[in-house]
Amino acid sequence: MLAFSAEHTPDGKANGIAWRNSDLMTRTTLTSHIRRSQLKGIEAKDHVFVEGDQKSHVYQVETGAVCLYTVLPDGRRHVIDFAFGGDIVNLDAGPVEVYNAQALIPTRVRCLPQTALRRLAEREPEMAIRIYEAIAEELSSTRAHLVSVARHSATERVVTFLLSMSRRNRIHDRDPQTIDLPMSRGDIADYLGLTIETVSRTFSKLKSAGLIEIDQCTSLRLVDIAALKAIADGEALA
Amino acid sequence: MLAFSAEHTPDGKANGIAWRNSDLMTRTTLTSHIRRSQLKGIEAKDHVFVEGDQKSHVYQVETGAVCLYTVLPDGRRHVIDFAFGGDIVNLDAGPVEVYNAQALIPTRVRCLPQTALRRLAEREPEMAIRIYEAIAEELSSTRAHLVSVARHSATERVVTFLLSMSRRNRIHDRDPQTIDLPMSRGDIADYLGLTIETVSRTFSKLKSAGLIEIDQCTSLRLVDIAALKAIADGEALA
DNA sequence: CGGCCTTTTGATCCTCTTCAATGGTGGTGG
DNA sequence: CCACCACCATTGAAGAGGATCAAAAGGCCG
Repeated sequence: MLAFSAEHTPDGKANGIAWRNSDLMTRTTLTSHIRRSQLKGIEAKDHVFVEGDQKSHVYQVETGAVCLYTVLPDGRRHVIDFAFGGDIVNLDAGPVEVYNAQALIPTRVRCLPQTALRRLAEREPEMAIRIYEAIAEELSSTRAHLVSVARHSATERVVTFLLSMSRRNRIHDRDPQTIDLPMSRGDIADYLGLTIETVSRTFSKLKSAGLIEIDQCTSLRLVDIAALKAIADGEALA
Repeated sequence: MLAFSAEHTPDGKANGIAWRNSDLMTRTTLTSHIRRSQLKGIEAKDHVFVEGDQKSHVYQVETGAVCLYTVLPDGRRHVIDFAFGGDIVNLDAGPVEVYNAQALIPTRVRCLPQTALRRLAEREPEMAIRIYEAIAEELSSTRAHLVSVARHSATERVVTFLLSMSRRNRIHDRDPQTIDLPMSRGDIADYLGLTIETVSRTFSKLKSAGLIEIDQCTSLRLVDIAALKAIADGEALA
């Protein structure tokens, strides 16, 4: 995925230890630099950038939610990732944007010019390594998602998605059982490689199985996380 | 994917230009450093490393072919990528191996100790940026593969795979029409998220459509690359 | 209250999987 | 040197899961 939490890995374990036997306490972070850069507000449905744009900034989502997607030659859409508060977007190499970034809800992002990031990386090797670690973490979660899409059933994919949202909550000290879904069913479908109907049906199935509760379609509760984890690992309800 | 060509992007275009306005001619390369490191021979079916190993080296395949894969909790296998001559393997962050690397045929790899790479990155910011670019390139091709698996039919996936092998040939100045397949049908299936039978059937279908020729199952010829490209883009034979 | 959009639900179809059998190839040992 | 065996690839038939087509229900805003 293109978004990740700079300070945490998805499972909360330390990452990139091979690089990190230097001073942990005074460790330079990407986030600490980005926090000082310019804040920008984006309306819901507006784009932060679109495919083909000259690449100018690296962004960190402050509040809100962003959907990263590409449109295939035949018109089908694929959602690469969702980015929420704390996630850094657009660390990829290359001179032009290769995907679109659209705010799902009113969103504020920090904008760090790429030239500034480049200077940082050249001056401080530590910083270059941070960037490397960040993108390595992205690669790792993209791979995990690929496995899920390539090998898991519709139910497993949806559950895996819900659990990843839950884990994100835990990392940010929010309730892991209450899941906020600022994206549409279509966005989720395009993220998981399914159709809207299948996503909706799967939610309904999980609901009638008593594993989740749905009040509005933009918010739900995970009732039995242990059971959901079992499903994600392919143990039932395949 | 975890493997990539350090000096070329998949489509042969320059990559990471945003970082690269410094001296192109005297540009340090990862490969130039790795070339000086120790050479190691691996028998067919032997592992270069396995999941859980303490991470020790970064490898560059000299000759041969390597299959990178993980085994899911339920026993299913997923092939992350294949690595061939020139490809660098194991640039990921983290202290332990998170996947397996198995030689498909007799293979020789260069082994650069991670500690050496770390020192390089700390001494030369240029080098850290090279590593960053390399892994960014990996992320990019993993994303492309994800799109293929999530949104493409079996035929489209197989054709996309064949075309990526063809492109690799072109980059290394070999015949783009003659495809060598050192991996088994099962490996291809686990790479594309399909079954052995579907991969085999798809090959047969492409063959009887006159688009490819198969002499042995380890080698085939792309007869009509233009038509195959059309299929990969979802224009026919879906 | 009415219209539009998103979500949900239903019925049918199709692709890929699964199960099963045959065919081919390479390696080994008689 | 050839026969046998094991493994891999191919082909066939049946079945399942998700897509597609179609329609109804729920929100949201005017």
